[in-house]
Amino acid sequence: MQEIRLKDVAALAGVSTATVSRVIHSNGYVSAGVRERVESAIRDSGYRMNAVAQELRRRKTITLGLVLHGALSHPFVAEVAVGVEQAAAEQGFTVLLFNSQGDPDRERESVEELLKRRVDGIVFTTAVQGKNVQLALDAGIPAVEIERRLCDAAPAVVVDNYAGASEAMQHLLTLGHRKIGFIGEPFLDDEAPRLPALGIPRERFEAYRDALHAAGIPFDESRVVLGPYPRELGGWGGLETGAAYMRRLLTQAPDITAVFTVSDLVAAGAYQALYSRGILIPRQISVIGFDDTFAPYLAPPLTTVRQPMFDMGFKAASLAIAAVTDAEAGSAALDATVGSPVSTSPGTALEFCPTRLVVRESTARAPAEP
Amino acid sequence: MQEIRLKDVAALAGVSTATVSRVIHSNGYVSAGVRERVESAIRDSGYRMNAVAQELRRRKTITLGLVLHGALSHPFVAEVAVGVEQAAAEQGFTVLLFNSQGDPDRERESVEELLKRRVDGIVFTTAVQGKNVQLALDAGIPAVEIERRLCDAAPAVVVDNYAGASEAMQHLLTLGHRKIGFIGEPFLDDEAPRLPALGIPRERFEAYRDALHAAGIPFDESRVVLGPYPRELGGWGGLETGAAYMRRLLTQAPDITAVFTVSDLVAAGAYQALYSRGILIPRQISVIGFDDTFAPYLAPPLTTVRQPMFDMGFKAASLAIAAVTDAEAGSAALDATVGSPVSTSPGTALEFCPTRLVVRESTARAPAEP
DNA sequence: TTGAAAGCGCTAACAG
DNA sequence: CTGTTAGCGCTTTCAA
Repeated sequence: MQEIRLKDVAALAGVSTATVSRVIHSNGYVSAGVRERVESAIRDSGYRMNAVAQELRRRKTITLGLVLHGALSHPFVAEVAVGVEQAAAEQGFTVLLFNSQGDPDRERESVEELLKRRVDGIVFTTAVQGKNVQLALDAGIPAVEIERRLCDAAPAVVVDNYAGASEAMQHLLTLGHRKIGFIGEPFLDDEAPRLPALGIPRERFEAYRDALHAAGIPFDESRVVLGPYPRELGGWGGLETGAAYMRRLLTQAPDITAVFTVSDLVAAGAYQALYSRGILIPRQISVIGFDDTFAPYLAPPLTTVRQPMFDMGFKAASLAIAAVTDAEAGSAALDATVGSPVSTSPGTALEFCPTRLVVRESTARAPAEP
Repeated sequence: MQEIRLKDVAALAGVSTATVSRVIHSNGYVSAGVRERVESAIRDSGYRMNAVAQELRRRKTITLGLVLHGALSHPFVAEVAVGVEQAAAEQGFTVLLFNSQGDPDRERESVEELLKRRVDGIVFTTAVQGKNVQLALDAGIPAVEIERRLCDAAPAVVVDNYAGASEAMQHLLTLGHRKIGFIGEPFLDDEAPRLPALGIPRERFEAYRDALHAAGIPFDESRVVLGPYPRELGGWGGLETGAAYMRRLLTQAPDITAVFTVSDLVAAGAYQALYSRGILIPRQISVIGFDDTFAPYLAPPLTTVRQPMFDMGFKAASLAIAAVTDAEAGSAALDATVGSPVSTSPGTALEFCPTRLVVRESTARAPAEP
């Protein structure tokens, strides 16, 4: 099982390797006759280029690294990954997948490995530690973060959580709800090693508080539940929390007519609590979520604030690819015309993707006061 | 931004590249003093091995290709992918991700690209066409299929759908249900280009039919709905189908006390139909699913037959890795002792992973006859 | 115990 | 238009 090399093809066609290379990349002059011969030699021999050799020689791999924080099984991450893969594929890039499991050490090792493999760029679908992102940057590899920014020096593709949550509240308010509950996640420090970290829950909560205030509704602490996850049975954390917190809300604020949950997952938990109590959605209580991951699969289908996960992945990968492409063009230009206008650095841009309210069947007009 | 090569480290330590290579791989004799010097030279220079060059020289990449059939956003596929990545990582392999989008052409291109990149093995999370799997095999690369086998020459990691579905039926029967509905997917041809193909729905249906028969319950066609998906609004197909088929079942067989749905996704759709009719689960009707993907997130949590998705991915990757490892050991052994006992070929094994009934809250004793 | 040297398979000047 | 040639950065005999 001997590998067929370019040289073999050349011999078979009776030309030099340079010529074969030329016809493969259709670059440089090759007479029609020779091209013909080479092409059939390629076909006859079943030649398959050795990309490893090519990468070594060209000093680029046309590969993107994708570092996930572990929960590829979470629809959000998965959908982002699909977007990354799609963008990469469209530009001829392939994707090398790593999973940090939310562990900073594994994340560092992933980056190290990616750097050894000389990938052209790295996308973090929710980085765990900013310094690992910096590690890539220091090696001269463009890195892009998704969902939250941990490293100021890298561009990030995010969503305006405050705006999205505001829209959710607006929807509830417009439907006449005044007694609105909130089920949130804990606010963790940004560089904390565990998943929910984000600081994002806080933004969503603030939108809740501010929307109430703007509507002239006094803030009532008993209508809000947020705190640490109870240690749960598998899963990503959030489901059991949602159920438990919903139950608590039902006890401490039984008069609420709507709940805003911090994520679809938490909403799913809330649904379970409501279902077992025989409380009807949306007749007795309206529920609104965030993410649009589980939302379509719940009964009734959940009204939620959609994050454009695919687009976020797509955009992030595109940014990374653009960075390498620009860098090449840049150094080329540098060779050509010294003193050309300095290009603007889009390096540290914060790209906001728009959220969108998706109204389904879990929200309805507030019941009339009894 | 010049890359630091092995040669640079060697110069810095005042030794040859061979020696540096030796200390890096701790192989061959190196005096303690020299090792010391080299190690600090490596540290001081911030040397990072160029894996591409290494791969070219060693003629192996320590990389696995993972070809998905498109729906990475489907929890089943995602979970399998996590298993693959985990197994790979544990053995020092990395994973190159491709997405065929269920398109045979893209699948072929993915395999071609993977072969060019000289991956050591390929895992198909649900191959689309057997001949694409064969393509890898022909190139001498071990390939493993997951979920269904399209290529006889490759090992596959699957589940006994008939047994799993039988267990589900047994559960329902034990709970006293006699009037049991079935919501299925269409039976498509194996080499059909579209997703649900599988032939798997058929096995699950047959288990349903046979279980009824074994229990002495006459088969009633009106309690069964299966057929082509209505063309739907995004998603993977199954949700809307589940809802529509459940409604149909409610009309044509209003006396059923339980339904077996062919997947959790279809069950989710069924839940929606039931919810909007105000029919209580499991008080009025029991529902059981298959997969254990969405099951935990539904209200009430769905009783289902779990497929060990992570394990399937893990096992498949392990098989692929074992195949390359064996091949190496094999040829080494061949060099050493000609005429050694011929190793058994596990190449075409069909690995069955066990399903498991997970009882949650969607199934209960059949209501007493009125 | 260490070094010199010959490539792995491909590309890209530079000649012709 | 085509061929020659010098490597890309690393590993690995073979000698010393």
